[in-house]
Amino acid sequence: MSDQQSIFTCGLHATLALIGSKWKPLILTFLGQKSRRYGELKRSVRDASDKVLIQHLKELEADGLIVRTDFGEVPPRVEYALTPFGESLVAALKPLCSWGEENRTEIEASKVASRTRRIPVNHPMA
Amino acid sequence: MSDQQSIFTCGLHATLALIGSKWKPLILTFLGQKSRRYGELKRSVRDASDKVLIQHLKELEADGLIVRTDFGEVPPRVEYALTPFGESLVAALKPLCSWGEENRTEIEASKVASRTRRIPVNHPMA
DNA sequence: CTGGATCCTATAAGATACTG
DNA sequence: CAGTATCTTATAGGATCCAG
Repeated sequence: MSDQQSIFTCGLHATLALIGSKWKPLILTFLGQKSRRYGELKRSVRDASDKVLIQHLKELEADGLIVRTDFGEVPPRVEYALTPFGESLVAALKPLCSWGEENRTEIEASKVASRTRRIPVNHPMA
Repeated sequence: MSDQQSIFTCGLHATLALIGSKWKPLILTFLGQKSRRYGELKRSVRDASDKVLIQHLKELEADGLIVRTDFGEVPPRVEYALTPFGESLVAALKPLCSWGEENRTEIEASKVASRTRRIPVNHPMA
């Protein structure tokens, strides 16, 4: 009667603590295709500022989902890649990617229709 | 050469447009277990204020993921349930729930360790 | 090229009080 | 019970400028 109570209400809740930031799911998915340099990531995730992108990358690294490799070259060259842990998460993310692909048209229609509102996306804990 | 460009960079991006709000994934998952009345939902999602909870419920309904049934009784009785569309999304959400369950301990440890920071979770578009 | 440091604000979300 | 209406605030995220 001790470890039964978690700070999370369920597994999903826990997962959201790791990927519940605006660009994290996208970053992870992109890295799932292949390791990428900072610049590539920036172009892929487009719309994320340097500050936010780096901030997310650091958190992902701190959470053991990705690894940063600094080649110590000049000019600078850094590469980000998934850890096995991160890969397992990306695998779990796949269904959502597929679901989105399959229903993209529908989703897009309703979202565009309803006056292109921004999008929030906050989440529990972290 | 026209419908090839979407407002979304990928399927995941589109999905996030629907569930990228703090409590939506949780709400959907709870409804995936069974239809629930407002009060039940409120207790399940705990920590979400009435305002936010209702707001999210309305958006989910507008997006065709859930349906609201008002029994027109006194005292009021309203029930929320998943639509088939919503069910398909919940199914795609399952892997993330499982992943979170499996790694809950790890996640919790790192999250608690790093000074229990809040959690953001915004996301692209909507 | 890869970031660090600041400044700024939009807005999601929380708190409270109230109503049919 | 199931919301609505306000008010307020936290903070995630964006923009810019700078630096090794």
